[in-house]
Amino acid sequence: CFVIFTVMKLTRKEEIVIVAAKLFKEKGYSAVSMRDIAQQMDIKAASLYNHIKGKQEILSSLVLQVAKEFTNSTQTITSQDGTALQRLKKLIEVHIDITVHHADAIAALNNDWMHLDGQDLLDFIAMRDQYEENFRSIIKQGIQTQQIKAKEPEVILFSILSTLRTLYLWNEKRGKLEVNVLKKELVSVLISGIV
Amino acid sequence: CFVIFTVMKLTRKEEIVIVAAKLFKEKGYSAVSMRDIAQQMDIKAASLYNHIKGKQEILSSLVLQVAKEFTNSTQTITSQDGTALQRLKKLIEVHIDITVHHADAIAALNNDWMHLDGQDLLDFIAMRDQYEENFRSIIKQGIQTQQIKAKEPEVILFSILSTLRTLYLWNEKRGKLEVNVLKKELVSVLISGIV
DNA sequence: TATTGTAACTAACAATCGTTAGTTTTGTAA
DNA sequence: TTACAAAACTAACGATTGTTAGTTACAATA
Repeated sequence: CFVIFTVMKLTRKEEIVIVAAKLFKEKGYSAVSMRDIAQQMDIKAASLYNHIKGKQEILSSLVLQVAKEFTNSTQTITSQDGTALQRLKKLIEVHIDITVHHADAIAALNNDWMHLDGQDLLDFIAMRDQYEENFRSIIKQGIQTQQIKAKEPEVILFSILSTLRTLYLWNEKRGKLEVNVLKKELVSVLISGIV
Repeated sequence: CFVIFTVMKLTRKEEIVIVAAKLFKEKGYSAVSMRDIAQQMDIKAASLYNHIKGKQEILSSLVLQVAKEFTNSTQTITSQDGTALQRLKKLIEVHIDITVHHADAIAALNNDWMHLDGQDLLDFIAMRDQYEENFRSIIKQGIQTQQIKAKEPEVILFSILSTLRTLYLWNEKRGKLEVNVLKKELVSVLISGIV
């Protein structure tokens, strides 16, 4: 697996979105003002509007982009071959990958999606529902083939999803724990339990 | 175990805090105005100040009360006898109990604690750290006595805590799943895994 | 009936919010 | 050097924010 490091020239808009994401993560969308974002970029608030339409556009760029990434990944995995357990493992690993690379955006996705408006909100909810449904179908398949203990599927779904969704918070404290170790450990804990 | 139902006359302040909690859960502390809270109570915003000092007091009442409950519970369990697994089970069950009874307040505790200020913020962080430390010590004990697989303790801690902390969100959808069934299932999933 | 405490009200305050208009600076290409 | 576009600026807008001051309505008590 090769990783190619390219020094991408970010557009000014992309810079704004990145800076805003970090602030949103700390205090939430509503508590961050355009002047806060501007100050963090060493410009005045009005200057932001040369690059973006408004505060809402920052949020929707942030949230919808990573939401698409999640939905696409699960969609791919769901449509691929493999046992339920293999796919569940893959699902967890992909989730960790995305989280590690977009920790700040995921904070907004988790906590500030309700401040989206109009079509953006509808799109987000549709993607979130589809994501969950894909997850659910894999678990149900696992129960049917008896790879997974016949527990309440909703409890299993909730338990795994909660852990994955909160991973962004914990990722900072991850510290020296390498990504591949994290994957292995988390897959083990979530699937095999701790006893 | 007897439960005595008493019809408590709520003070006006308590009513305000309850109403506010519900709104905070929907949109977050910063996005809810005093006028929003007042409207939900069919009074004017200024009238709220006959009963509370300010918006901050609503938040700190809400958060600190339930934070104390959590910290006290874990403190009690930690200081009691029992194997690590027995105590871990108890910990999960207590967490579910508190969540079911204070779902709205827990939303604020999870998402809006950073908007506390001054001593309230320091108190909260101290309680949260102590809570986590109690949890951690039980897991470490379990690993030492080999009741728990010798995985990264932080991964185990994170996984269980994430699930419990997000339970408030999922509790609504719990629907017909009775509390005792939920406890049993969740203890099983978190401890024994799903395979 | 007079008094008192509770809890509502109206009106307004200064501060901050997201945003717009119009202007100036800056860097690049002709 | 001139021309142009990108990106910054100043100044201000109306709306909303949390909050305060002063007043009124009402119920229970003395």
